[in-house]
Amino acid sequence: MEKYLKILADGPLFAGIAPNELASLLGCLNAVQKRYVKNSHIFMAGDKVAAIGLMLSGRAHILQDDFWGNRSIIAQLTAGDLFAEAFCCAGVSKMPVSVMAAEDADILLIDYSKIITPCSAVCDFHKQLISNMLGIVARKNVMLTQKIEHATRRRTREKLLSYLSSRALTNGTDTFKIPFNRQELADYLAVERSAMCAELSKMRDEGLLDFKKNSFTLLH
Amino acid sequence: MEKYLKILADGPLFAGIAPNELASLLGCLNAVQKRYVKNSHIFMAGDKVAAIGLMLSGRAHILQDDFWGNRSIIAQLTAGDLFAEAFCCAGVSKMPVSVMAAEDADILLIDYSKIITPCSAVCDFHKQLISNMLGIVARKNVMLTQKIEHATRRRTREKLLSYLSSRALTNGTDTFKIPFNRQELADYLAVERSAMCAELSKMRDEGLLDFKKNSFTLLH
DNA sequence: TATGTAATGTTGTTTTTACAACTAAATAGA
DNA sequence: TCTATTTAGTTGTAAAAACAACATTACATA
Repeated sequence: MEKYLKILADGPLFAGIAPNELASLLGCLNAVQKRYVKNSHIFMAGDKVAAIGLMLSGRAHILQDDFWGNRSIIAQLTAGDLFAEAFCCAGVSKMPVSVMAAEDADILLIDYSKIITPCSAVCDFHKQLISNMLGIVARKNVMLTQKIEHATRRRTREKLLSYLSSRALTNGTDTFKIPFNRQELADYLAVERSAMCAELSKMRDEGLLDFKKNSFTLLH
Repeated sequence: MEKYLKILADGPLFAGIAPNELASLLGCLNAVQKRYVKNSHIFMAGDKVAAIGLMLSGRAHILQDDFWGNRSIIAQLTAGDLFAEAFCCAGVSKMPVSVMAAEDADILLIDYSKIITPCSAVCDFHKQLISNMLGIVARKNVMLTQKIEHATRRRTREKLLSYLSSRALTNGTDTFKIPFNRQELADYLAVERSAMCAELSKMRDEGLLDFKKNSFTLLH
C-alpha cells in the first residue's frame, strides 16, 4: 500500500489531507486493496455497488453491453482514476456498466457508507473527504452539462461556435487555447474531423474567427 | 415561510428529515427567503455563487449569453426546483449562466458553507442533508452521462437503439414504456422528430422492434 | 357520433454530414 | 538535415439529416 500513497495524496479525493494522516484515514475508512488479474470483473453490470473504486496500478475498462449483446468500451481507467463513485452516491440498484481489468491491476475499494458516515469527532478528515467527494461529482456534473450543451447542437457549425464561445467566455479573452487537437475536438463534439476542419476554414473565410493550431481567436 | 414547508419536505434535498424538524434545520442553515420581481437577476453570469437556490414559487429561467451576445434559455425552473447546486459544490469561480425571475418568485437561498459544515453534534439532520446533496448531484451525473451516451451517437438510428436498449436493460423487460412523446424524445436525442419517426418505422419494417405510442418492444 | 385538436407518421426536396482519398504542414527522431 | 510520422486541411461523392408540407390516427368533448 505504501508505494501507492503518493497516487492517493495527488488525487482529488484526498486533497487537503496531509499525506502522513492518510494511512490512518484509510484505516478509519476500512479501505481494502485488491488485486485483479487481467479480464476479471471488478464490478458487474446488474450489481448493486456499495463501494467506490480507485485505480492504483494497471488498466481497466468500463464496458457496456446493449440489448443485443454488443459490447462497447465506454472509457479506460488508469492509475489515479476514480470509478463507480456516481452510481454509488446515486444509490443506483443496478450498475448499467461493467468494470473489467484490461491488465493486472491493483484497486482500492472504499465502502460508500464509511465515506458518508463520519466515524467519530476525532476523525476530522472525514469532513474534508465528504467535501472532496461532493466536489468531484459536482465538477463532473458541470463538465457533462457543458458537453451536452455543445454536442446536442444540430449542426457542426453550431457545435463549434457553442464550444468556442464558451471557451472565450470562461477564459475572458478573445484569443485562447483549447486542450484538444482536431481529432479530439471532433470526438468531443460528436462530428467528423474532416467536416469540422472544413467548417472551421469556412468560418475563417467568413471572418467569424481565426485560428492557428489549437489557438483560436473569435472576432466581433 | 410556513406555507412553503411542504415543498421542501417533498423535495429530495430534505428527504428523510421529519417535517417538524425542518424549521429548526433551516435556522441552523441560516437559510434566507428572498422575493425577486419579474426580470430581476437571482444569479448573474460571472459571479461566484456561494449559495444554492430553491424555487418556492414563481418561475425562473437559466440564461446563457454567448460571445456575440446571443441569449438563450437553457432551462425553466418552477416551485421545488433546485439550482446552482452543481456550480456551488464544484466551487466554480464564475457562473457561466445567469438565473433570472421569469415572473415574481420566492426563492430560498442556502449557504453552501453551512451545508458542508456540520454545525454541532446536536444537529443530526446535517448528515442526512449532506447525503441528500451528494445523492442529488450524483443522480444528475448519472442522467447526464446516459444522455451523452445516446445523444453523441452519430446517426439517428444509433441514438434510438442506444436509448431504447438502455431502457430495456434497466427495465429488465423487452417491452417497456418511455417517459417521452415523440417530440420530447427527438429533443432528448437531438434529432428531427419527423426523421426520427421515419427511422422508427424503418426499424419496425426490418423487424428490429415494435412500438405503439410510447410502448416499445425490442425484438431479438 | 361528429368535430376539433394534438400527436404521430409519411414523403419529397434541400442542405449538411460522413466517408474516403489525398495534399500540406508540423514535429520528432535518427 | 533528412526522413518518418503525426496532425491539419481540402475535395468529391455518397449517405444521412433537416426541413417543409401534408396524411393519418388518437383523443377529448360537444
